[in-house]
Amino acid sequence: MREEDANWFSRWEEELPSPEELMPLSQTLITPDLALAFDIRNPNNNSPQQVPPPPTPSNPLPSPGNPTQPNSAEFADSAELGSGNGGDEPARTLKRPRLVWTPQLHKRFVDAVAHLGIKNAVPKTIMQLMSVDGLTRENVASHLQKYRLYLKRMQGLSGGNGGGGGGGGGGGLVASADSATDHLFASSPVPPHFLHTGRPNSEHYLPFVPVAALQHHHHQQQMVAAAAVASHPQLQPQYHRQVGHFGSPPNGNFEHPFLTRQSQPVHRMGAPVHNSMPGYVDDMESANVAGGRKVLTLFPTGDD
DNA sequence: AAACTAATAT
DNA sequence: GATATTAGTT
Repeated sequence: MREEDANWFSRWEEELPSPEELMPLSQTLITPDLALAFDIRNPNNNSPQQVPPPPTPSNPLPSPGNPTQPNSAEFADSAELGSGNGGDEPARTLKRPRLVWTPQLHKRFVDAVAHLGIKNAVPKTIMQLMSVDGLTRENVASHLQKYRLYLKRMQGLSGGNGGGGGGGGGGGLVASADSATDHLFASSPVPPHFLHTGRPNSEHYLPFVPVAALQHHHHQQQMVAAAAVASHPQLQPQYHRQVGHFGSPPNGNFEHPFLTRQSQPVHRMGAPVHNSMPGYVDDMESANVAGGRKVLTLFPTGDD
């Protein structure tokens, strides 16, 4: 049975739609940067909605000596409501733009939950494991709530597949209770053990230890989680901007306002994670294919 | 006090 | 409908 656990995981990547298939939808939308470019700051009037200022647009990686960069999630300027404000306030109470859970992000989420086990899968922990910069605990909490509903619903359908029965096609064991709601969720298979009908005695899943455990590989290429993620632009959380509709970018390429968290004190299982080692960060891809085989990183990010 | 979950609001 | 925000618990 253990093998299955190992297998469902590797299967994921293969079954997942290619990024190109998934991204277009969100990627096509005006990205913060583009929007910013078009959005002319009215000298007289302050636009109430501004995209979150990129924490560090041109310098994703902080200096080695500065492992912690909690500021990435903080937004400094932007909009004043009302009027007549210098506009230099720290704006601690500013509202961030709506987070859009892209398939990539969601996958990361599911992976984290899966590895933590339902028991330990609480917002804070999930958030930490995901290591996505800009992601807040409430972001995760909200998503988790919905995800749980999804799981619950699915459990209800397990056993008597009389209802929708739609998703069945295709070769995946992705039971799907299609309802449009589940579309996002369907993009990442639900780990088997999640679907256990609430049995009062089911808790033997390994609460899989996070980063630490996976790091015990003595090879040189095990790349740090954060670093690995850092080079994945598609993973970055996106925010939805309610702007009219401009044409699609000529290129479809933009910078993202957020980067995966450089390094937050991910102290958890008492396993210090030194994931702040800039230098070979962007080299992950080559490391990953070393030997023509995939190296297991924290967990499959899928978007490769 | 901090974090979780459920409920409710945008 | 998707996320955010609030509220009630632990």
